[in-house]
Amino acid sequence: MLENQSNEKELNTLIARRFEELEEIKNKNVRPYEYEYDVDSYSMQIKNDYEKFEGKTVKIAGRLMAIRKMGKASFAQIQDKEGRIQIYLRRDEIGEQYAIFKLLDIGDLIGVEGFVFKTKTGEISVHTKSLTLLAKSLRPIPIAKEVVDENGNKKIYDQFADKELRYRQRYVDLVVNPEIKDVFVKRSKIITSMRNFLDNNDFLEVDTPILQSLYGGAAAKPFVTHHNALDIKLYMRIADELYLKRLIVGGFDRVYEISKDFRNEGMDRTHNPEFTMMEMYVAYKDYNWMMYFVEKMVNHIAIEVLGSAKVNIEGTEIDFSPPWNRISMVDEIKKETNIDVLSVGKEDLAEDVKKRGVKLTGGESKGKLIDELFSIVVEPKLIQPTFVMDYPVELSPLAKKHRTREGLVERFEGFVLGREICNAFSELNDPIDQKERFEEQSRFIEEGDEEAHQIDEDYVRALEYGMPPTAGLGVGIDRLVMLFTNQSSIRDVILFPQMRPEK
RNA sequence: GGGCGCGUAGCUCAGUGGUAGAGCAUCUGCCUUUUAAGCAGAGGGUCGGUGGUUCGAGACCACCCGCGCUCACCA
Repeated sequence: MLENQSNEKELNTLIARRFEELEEIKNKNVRPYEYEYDVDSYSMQIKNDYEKFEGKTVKIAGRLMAIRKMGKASFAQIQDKEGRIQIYLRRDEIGEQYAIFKLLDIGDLIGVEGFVFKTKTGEISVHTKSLTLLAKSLRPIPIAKEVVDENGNKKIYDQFADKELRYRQRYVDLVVNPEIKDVFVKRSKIITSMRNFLDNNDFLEVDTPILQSLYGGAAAKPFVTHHNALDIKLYMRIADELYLKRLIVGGFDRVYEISKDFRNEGMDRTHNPEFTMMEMYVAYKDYNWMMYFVEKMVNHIAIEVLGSAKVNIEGTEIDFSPPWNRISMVDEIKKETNIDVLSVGKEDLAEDVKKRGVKLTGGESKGKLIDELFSIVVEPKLIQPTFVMDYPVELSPLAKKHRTREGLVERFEGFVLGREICNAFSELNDPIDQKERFEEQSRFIEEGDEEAHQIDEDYVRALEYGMPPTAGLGVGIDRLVMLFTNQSSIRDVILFPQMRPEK
C-alpha cells in the first residue's frame, strides 16, 4: 500500500505506522473520515466564560495537538479555530472508543462531546462522554509543544521554524503557528474596510482585463503568455490604470478595482511577482482633493481594523488622523541639501548624488537623479504620515503637468515610517501631451529601458474623445498590510508567496 | 545580479580532523486528574550533492543545488 503513497523514505516508518492504525480503525468498523460533526462550542469561548459552561455538555471539534496517556485514562489537547482546550478521557466511561483513542495520533481531527470541568490543577477541560474520529492524519505534523507559565507567557518548544517549509506548506504553518492567522484576518479586514469606505463614497467596483495585448500604467517588465485561438501574444497586467481611466472617459465618475497585478521582476522582502493593488479614479477632482480623501480613508481603516488612529508600529507611535503633513519634493530637498534640483545641471546633480554613495550607471534621467537624492536625504525622515508632492515630469508619463511649477507634475506619494504607501496624481487628460509623453517613453525603450511605457494608441484615442479632469490613486495593499501588521516581509502577509517549484 | 549566512533523525538543535549525538516525536511495557505527564526499554541517519586534501572528512578546500538575510529597482 505504501509504495504508491510515499516516496519519502525518511517518513516511511512514521507514515506506515499511521496506515496500520488506519487499517485497525477500519477493522473496528469505525469510519476514519466522517461526514459532519455538529459543533456547538469553541475552546476560547469555554475558557473565557467558564462559569457559564461549567458542568454543561458541549460538542467541540478540532485537531489533536498533544496526547498524554496514563493507562486507563488520558488527557489530550485539541486545537480549534480559536485555540486549544484539554480533553479528559476514561476507559471505564467510553469503553470501545477508548481503544480507538489509543490508535489516534497528533494531527488527527476529532469531535468530542462531554461536560466542562476543571482538573485538580485548575485546567479547564472537557470530560469526554463520546469521541468521534473526523479525519485520520496520515502525515506527522511538526510538533510544537507549548507551555503557558504563571505569567501567561507562552513558551513554544520545537517550533516549526523553517521559513521555506512554512511558506510552501502554509496549511501546516497555520496549524502549528496559529498566531500568524491574525495577520491574515487583519489583511481581510483591511480590504473589507477599504472596500466599504469606497462603496460608501459612491465608488463603483469594476473588473478590467488581466490579460492584455498591450500592457501599461506603470514602469515594469510584464509576464508574457500566449492565446492559442487568436494566436497572439498576451501580457499579464502590470497596472489597472489605463483601463480604469477609459471608464472615466465613458462616464463612470468614480471607479475602483482591487486587483492582482503581475510584474516580472526580482523577488525580495517587499516584492512578490503577483501582488494586490487598489486603484481608484474620480472625475472632476485633482490631487489636492485626493490627499484629503486618502488621509480620511487610511484613518478610517486604522480605526476600524486596529481600533485607533494612533498605532504603535515598530515601537513608534504613528498617528493616522488627518491632516497629514504635506511637503514639496524639491523644496524639501533644498531644505536638506541647499540644492535647487530644478535649476542645477544634470551633471552637477549626478556628481552630488554620487558623493552620497549611490552607484550610478550614467544613463539616469534628471528626474531619476532627483528621486535618488530624495530617497537618501528626505525619505528616512518621513516617520509620521506625510504627502510628498510634485514630482519631476520624466518619472510620471501619465500625470498632469503642474499648474504653476515648470518641470513638475501634480503627483503625490504618501509615506509612513519612511515607506511609501500610495501614489496618486492629477491625471493627464490632454491627449496631445499624453501622446508626446508616450513618444518620449518609446525613445527610452529604444535606448534599452525595458521598463519604459509602450505607446497605447487606443488610450490616446480615448483621451481624444475627452476625459474630465480626474484624480487617481494607487495603494499597494500588501505593503499597507505589512505596515498595519508589523511584518517586515511581504511573504508574511501573502498566504501563498511565490516559491521556486519543489523538485 | 552583488554581499553575508545556513543545510546533521519527523521537529528543534549540538557535534572545530579520529567508531554519528541530545530533547521532543515514533514503537513496546507499566500507569484512572495529567500538562514539555512520568518510569523502563527499543527503533530511526547516503551529515544537501559532486569532486578534492588527508592514513582518516559531518567538520578542511573547490564547484554545484536549495533556502534565509541584506544591497540595488519598484508597489
